[in-house]
Amino acid sequence: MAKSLPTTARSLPIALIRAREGVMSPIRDMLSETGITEQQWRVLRVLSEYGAMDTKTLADRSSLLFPSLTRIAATLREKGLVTQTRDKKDRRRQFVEITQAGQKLIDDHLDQASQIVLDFKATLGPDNYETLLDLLAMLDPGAHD
Amino acid sequence: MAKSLPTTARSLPIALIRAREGVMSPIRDMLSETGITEQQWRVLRVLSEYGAMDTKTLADRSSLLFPSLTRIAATLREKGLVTQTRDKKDRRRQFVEITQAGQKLIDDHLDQASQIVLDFKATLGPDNYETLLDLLAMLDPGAHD
DNA sequence: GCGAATTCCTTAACATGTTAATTGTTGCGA
DNA sequence: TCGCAACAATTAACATGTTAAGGAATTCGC
Repeated sequence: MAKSLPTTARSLPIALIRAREGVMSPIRDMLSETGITEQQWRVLRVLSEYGAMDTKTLADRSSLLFPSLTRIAATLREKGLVTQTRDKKDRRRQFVEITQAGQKLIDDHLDQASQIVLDFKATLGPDNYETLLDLLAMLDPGAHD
Repeated sequence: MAKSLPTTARSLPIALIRAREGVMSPIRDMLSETGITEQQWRVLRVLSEYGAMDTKTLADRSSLLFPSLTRIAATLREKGLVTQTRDKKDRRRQFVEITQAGQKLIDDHLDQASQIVLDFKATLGPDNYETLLDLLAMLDPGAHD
């Protein structure tokens, strides 16, 4: 029988929000000079890692909902960081690809981003870091494989 | 020397987003029938737990930025779930208090919300659950005390 | 093949996140 | 007390999150 909620100070959703805020803060600082947002950075990272892909796959790998991705892709296209092309076999589909300018933006900030990640790993300790990722994955409904 | 970013599949920010999505999904389902959002629920929860407080403290405990809280408080006031009063000593400040209707909304869904939390605790196991909260707290810059 | 489901993507509408500028109030020092 | 720094809260502007509805293209059953 459920009796009471945990105090908000020990609430899992709130803890996730605050942890995310703590992690994203230095990353946002880094991105502020690039003129792109955290989500736009994430999309470019996925495209850089996997290469061109259709929008559905991109949305899934970027953890973005379709309506958000539609807007983000349009913004990135206007900035000249990605290109969009229709699939000729199935004209419903669209492929997104990172441009040279987009790849350069990633390359120019790779070291800085890596260092931020390393700092967090050092803060937690390597073992704790891996443990955290494993536990977070257990909460992810899309991590069945 | 930083060499490369982790793959996006093993990225801490993305893992945090996905975990949050997994946790919030059933909570949003529960809230959909109440007509209030996740953030509005969080504000009511804090007010229910601590009682009336000034906006600054409320924003801090709810993990919301001021501009968001301004809008959310206005919405909750229109719904009759909170009241706002000016501090007579310092008229810059404002106090927010939950109403009977707001408290009833919390009470009516307390069991359901508790069960959702218990389910996640069961999924992870009690020890892992506590470990996760501890690790997340280490990433929270505001958790120095 | 024809039309109803399905799929991929976009648009719309509203709430929130984020940063910066603005307003109203208080306190303080020349 | 005057002017200014500091503070609390709001507003503005833009990007994203979320849900629902819409449009275009494809697939499948009959």
